[in-house]
Parts: sequence; C-alpha cells; structure tokens
Amino acid sequence: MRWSRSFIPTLRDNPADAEFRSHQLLIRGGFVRQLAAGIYSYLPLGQRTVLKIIRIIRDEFDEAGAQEFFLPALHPADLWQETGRWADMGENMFRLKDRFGRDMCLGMTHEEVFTEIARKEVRSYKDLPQIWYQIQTKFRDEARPKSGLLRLRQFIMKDSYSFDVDRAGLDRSYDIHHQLYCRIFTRCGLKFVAVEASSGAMGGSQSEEFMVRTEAGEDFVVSCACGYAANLERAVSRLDKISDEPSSGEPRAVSTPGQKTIAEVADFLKVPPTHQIKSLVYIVADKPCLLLVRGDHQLNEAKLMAAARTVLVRPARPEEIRELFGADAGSLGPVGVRNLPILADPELQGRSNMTCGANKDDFHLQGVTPGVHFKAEWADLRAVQAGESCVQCGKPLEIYKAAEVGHIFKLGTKYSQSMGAVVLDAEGKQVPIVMGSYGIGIERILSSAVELYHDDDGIIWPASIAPFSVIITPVNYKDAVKAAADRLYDELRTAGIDVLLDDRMERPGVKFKDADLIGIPYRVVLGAEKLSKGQAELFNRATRQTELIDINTVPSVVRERLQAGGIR
RNA sequence: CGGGGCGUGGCGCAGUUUGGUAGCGCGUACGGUUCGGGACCGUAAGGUCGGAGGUUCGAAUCCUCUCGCCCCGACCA
Repeated sequence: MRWSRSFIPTLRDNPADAEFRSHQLLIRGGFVRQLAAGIYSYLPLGQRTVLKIIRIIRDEFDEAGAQEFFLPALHPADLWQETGRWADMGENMFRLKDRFGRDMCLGMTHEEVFTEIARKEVRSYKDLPQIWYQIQTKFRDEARPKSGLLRLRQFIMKDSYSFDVDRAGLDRSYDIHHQLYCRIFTRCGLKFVAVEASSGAMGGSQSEEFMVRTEAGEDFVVSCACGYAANLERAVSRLDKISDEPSSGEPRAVSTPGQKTIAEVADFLKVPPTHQIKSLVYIVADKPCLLLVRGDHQLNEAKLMAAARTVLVRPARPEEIRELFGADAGSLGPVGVRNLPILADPELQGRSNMTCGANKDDFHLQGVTPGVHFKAEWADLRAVQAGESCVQCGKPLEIYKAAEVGHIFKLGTKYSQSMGAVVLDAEGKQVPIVMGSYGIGIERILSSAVELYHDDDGIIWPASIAPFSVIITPVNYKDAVKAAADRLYDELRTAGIDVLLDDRMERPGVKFKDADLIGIPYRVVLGAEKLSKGQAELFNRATRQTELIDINTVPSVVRERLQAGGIR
C-alpha cells in the first residue's frame, strides 16, 4: 500500500477516554474507532491485523482437520429455551422480537446452533469424531464494557466444538485443541500461560484458560515458579496448620456491643481473625445458605458456584438476613442454625475454640468447635491469597492480573442430552454425543499483543500479526530517492511481502513518528546521501537498531528476517 | 445496578464558581520559506457549547429532565 492513498488516521494526542496503552495506541495509530460503548469499527490497519490473526487460526485449525462453518448470529429463542440458557443468560443476552412477535436473540456463543446441526445430521459413531469451527461475531450485553478492546459487547470469536462418541474421544479432541491453542498463541507472538479454570455457567468437567499477563486484564492468575497456574476462581494453596487451645464444653456468649467486622471483633475480644469464623449468607438458586470461611479469608463466588452447581448465587439482602437469623450481618454464626444449609470451607475443619457471631445483635460466641457445635457440608470456598504456599512445591504463590485470550471446555453431554443429539455406538446403542467447546477472542489477541509489546513511541507488533511487515520511508520522496523507493516497493511486493510505502510529502520526522506509532516491525529508510553509496538503512522497530545494507539486498535480507521470525 | 468523573470545531483542552452571545494548541485548506525525529510565517474554513424543557431583557454558564462516554464496584458462557 501507498500511504498517500491509504486511510490511516493517526492522532497526535491520546484520546481522552482511553486509559490503557493498548486502547490508546490502537486509536492513535488509526487501527480502530469507537462507535458505542464496547462496540468498535476496525479501520484498514486494524482489519489487516485482525485478518492476520484469523489467518493463523484458520491455518492451524484446517491443518488439524477441523472444518470451518459460518453460522447465523441471529437465533430463534426456542433453541436456547431447549437448553435452559434462554433464562440462564439473563441480561447478558441481546434479545429482540421479529415482526411477528417471535423472540429472537443475538448469539453469545454457538453450542445450541452447532448441536442443532449435529442432532439432525449425525447418526452414527462412524460420523465421529468431528471438529467444527467458525470465526464469527458474537454479542454480549456486558454490564460494563471496558479496557478498550478487552471487554466488548460485539466481538469476533473463533469458536469450535468437538463431537465424540465417548469420553476418551473428548479427551483427544480437547488435547488437540490444547495443542492448537498453544501453537496459535505462539505464532501470534504472545507470552501466555494455560491455567486451570472454572467452567461457570458453561457446565462441563474440565476447562483451561489461556492467559496473557497484563494489568489491563480482568482475571487473576495464581502462579508458582514450579509451573502451577490456575485462575483465582479455581486456585488452591496450602496453609500452615493453626494450633488451637482445646475448647471446653459449650460455646459461651460474650457481649460485643457495636462490634461487627472481623477486625473490630479481633480488636475487642483479642481474638485474631484466623481464630474467627466469617459467616456469610447467600441466596443460592433461590434458597438461602450460610457460608463459612476463616475470619481472614475471602469468599470466592466462582467457587461457591462450582460447589453449588449453579450460577444463580447472590449475597442475601439485609432484610432477608434479619428474617432468617433475627440478627444482622456482623453478628451471625452457624451455632444453632437449623433452617438452612451450611457450607463451610475446609480450612475450618479440625479447628476448635473459635469465635463467631451469636445470631443475636451485639453478641458473639467463643469456644466454638466446627463439627461439634455445628454440622456443615465442606467445600472449597475461599480465595487464595498471594504468598500462600503452592500445593505442588510449597513455594510462595504469586497472583497477577491477566487477560483471557482463549478458553477450552470439556462439556460432556450437557447440550447433547438436553437437545437430543444422539448417535448409535458400535453396539447399536443410542448414546448422547460427548462434546467440547473452545473459544478464542480475536480482539483480545490484538489488544493483549499491544499491551505486551509497545514503548513510549507506539506499538511494536509481533511480525506475524503486524498490518504490514515492512515500511519504506524515503526521507524525501523525490528524484533518485523516489525512484529507489518505488523500485524497492515493487520488489518487496513481488516477493510477496506486506509492504507500506510512505510516499507522503511529509517531513521525515512526521514519517518516523507515524511509523513508530503504527508499529511496523521493519523500516527501510532511504536518504539521498546513503543512497548515493548504494545503501539503505534497515531499522528494527523492536530493538531500535539500525543497520546499513546494500540497497539491492533489501528484499532478501527482509525476507530472511521475517522467515527467522516465523513469517511465511 | 450503586459510587465518581466528563460531554465546548476533526483531536486535546480553557471558559461554567460570579449569566452579556465562544477561545487556545494541534490538525485541515491555500501561499511562501524549509526538509534525517511530529518545522516556521501569513491567510482562511470549520462550533445549534450532547439533547429537551425552564428561569432571564439575555444562558456554554443557573434550574429540571434526558442521552452518551470513561473510571471504581457489582456483574462477566
């Protein structure tokens, strides 16, 4: 492309409402423009980058024998009603009615539609396994779109689905995807880690997320030098045993006027938070439930969802708590509770002589021993905290922010069962298809690459997803320099290299600044003086190193560099 | 949904407290001088001040309502 004829609207100033570097640079560099909250237009430069990413994904999926589909974005409600997700998706689903008043929605994901095809067309185990994928626009009415292109309401997703006759087949399809994802993210130049994840409302047994470490992300990864890595929603750790004074007899009530928080009670009764029981009331699938964690621990709602096998959880409202316990939050405890289930974190198991609320305002109980003074069902509920010991090696755990660029799930038969997608197996028995579901967020690759690779001057694209591989910058686009630039431009294009020729009548400084901003990996600078000696400058955007090379060798050197970086 | 911030030429901002009919920088167009890291001089175009209603002789400015965007939280297959 010739810059003079391209639409690359770069900006000198950062847009006022962009906070993260990726967001600022993608707008300043003329890659994207915002249309509405969480909805962006991809300008030519952005689109080129998106297409590069998509090409890598297609390349890998096709190579692995997966087949590309293109499914509707507009779905009839009844399909989603079959799996119950019409209700489960709640506010996050864009819903509309057609002219006849029929309920429709915009697809957030495509398990239902793909399963619909499978149940109609796939009859026999001989038709399996299948891996079907598509690259398509998804819609989610996020409560709060944010972080530029990291959390969108309309976004492009590669979603794929595996169909197998049994669990072993699913395991294989899942492993194929795991490998594919590693190859794809590596080819996109990302530094990433695969972590254990919680499957949330998707259902299913096992899932892993592919995470890129960045402050712009919204997930937390718990990781250890030994290789252990998990989403905070799923992570576990090892804690030191706490020795308790043996408790004698029944719990005793003590007056704690106005002492509500763990910290206040710790101060007032001289009982450290580790020796207190934190009592929380949640409404789980419309039923109240008492949740217990150690005083210094935090409840993780994703773990609660996993334990309760429902996504329908919320904290109880103050009036609900009052009605259930006859006391307010801050004076609650498990002792004597009969009217609702109690779920307790295992860190309370085996403890004794603890302190908790008395279910009477301004009173607490001391000398409480879990398992003796109350019975509970045990379930991991607490969030791991940085510095706790790794379960694998005992070293301290680190917690950092990350963006989820991909997620793979073993779904099992949740969808095939509810939708009646069955095949005959080798024994002639009807069995539900065993499914997997796998997603990659295209814009998330785009923005996390920028988060990962930029400097004060702009973006530093990994060559594999850069909108152009090379930019030719003639210092002055005239006379011999112009002729040389034009010739080089033709040569590079002929060599099949994506090249941008900055043929604008701009001062050199402007061209350099713009080239830095849009992040083209290699820049060939042509100036009259060097050219008269038959030389060109090859500038590496990432290292900022310039080398003088014979102008005639530019195409071969550039091609060599790109190939060394894994391009083409 | 709760809390906070912001909407003024294409972009970044001032002006709002104390009402008097809109300004700066960048960008854009034209002319000229420049030309290896966002040049300089001159000229010019471009804004119903997010929208509606109200108060007032007069509203970017005060009041009411409303729409939008950003941030924190809630939420997030």
